Amino acid sequence: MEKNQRLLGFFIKNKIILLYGLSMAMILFLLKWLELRFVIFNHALEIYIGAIAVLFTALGIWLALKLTKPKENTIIIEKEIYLRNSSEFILNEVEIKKLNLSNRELEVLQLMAEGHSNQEIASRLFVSLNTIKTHSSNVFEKMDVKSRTQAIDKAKRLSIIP
Amino acid sequence: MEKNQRLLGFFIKNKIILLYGLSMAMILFLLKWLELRFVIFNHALEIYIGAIAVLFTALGIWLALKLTKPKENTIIIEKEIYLRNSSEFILNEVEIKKLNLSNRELEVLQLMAEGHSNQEIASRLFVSLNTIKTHSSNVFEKMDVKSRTQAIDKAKRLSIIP
DNA sequence: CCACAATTCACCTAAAAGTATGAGTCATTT
DNA sequence: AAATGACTCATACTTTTAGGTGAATTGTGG
Repeated sequence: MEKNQRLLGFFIKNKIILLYGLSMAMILFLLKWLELRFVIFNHALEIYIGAIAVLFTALGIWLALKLTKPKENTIIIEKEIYLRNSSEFILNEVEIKKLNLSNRELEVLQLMAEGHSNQEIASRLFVSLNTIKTHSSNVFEKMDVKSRTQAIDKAKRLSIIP
Repeated sequence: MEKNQRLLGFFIKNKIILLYGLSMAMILFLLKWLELRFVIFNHALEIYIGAIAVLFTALGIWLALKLTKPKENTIIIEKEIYLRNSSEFILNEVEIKKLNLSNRELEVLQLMAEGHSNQEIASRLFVSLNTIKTHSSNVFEKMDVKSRTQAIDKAKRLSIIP
């Protein structure tokens, strides 16, 4: 059982070599037969030789292509991706809860911190200027500050904004 | 002159084919000679055929190896590079020169970009509020903008400020 | 249903920003 | 010595923004 398997493995592994030997033997046999059959045409030997040459050249090419591992020229291109260092900031949700800031108020606070005016914030959020003023006022009250600059300062210290 | 060059080019281009033909002719000649020389040893024909086979197989292998192009595998590795905020800004001095901003004006612009009011800037630079107003007006004129927010926006886009 | 929070907006005042003009000082260049 | 540019400050005025107050609307949970 084990011996058979090993034999089978040998056949599979050396398939090409066996095929090669087999074809060689066959061609020699064919030649011999031709030689015996057409013994009269002695001058035809060159043709046989030529045929042999062509055949075995083809075989050689086929062998080479089969056996040679394709050369792999591996070109490694390192593509650099530059990323903003966003991993540095962790939003302090505890402080936000403490301050009891609503989503909208937080949003306004963030945009304020980015240096936008109330008018710009209003435009960006598609609401009126007055709405933003109300929100900012509420933010100031909840944060216990008196101006946007103080609010931004405090928010940064509390890690509410980057 | 031109003809010679063309002929030379032909030889170079078909070098392999010519070599192949030449070696084939040589081997046939060798075989013929051997046939005539050792005409007695008729049974030696198989050996010649074998030699031919081996030779042309080798030739085929050589040909195949010469002719096949090596496969190229291109592997693109995306390398992520995290940048610290401090190292990612390069001051665009060319643009500053273009805008013809003075040192003081640039200083005011930078403080404006940090979200400071004119009064704050004045206090920080130990000058009067009016001076800052003059500077900022000059900045706006030189930058061809109408407000501090536009100036900050433009300055950031031009890499004058981080 | 009512209370409550969230969101929205208007009106008003005060503060800040921005414009225009003129002018003084100082250092550098011509 | 004169011209120039950078920096400073002042006055007067207009525009914009910020901030406070009151109120309407909507959705959610007790």
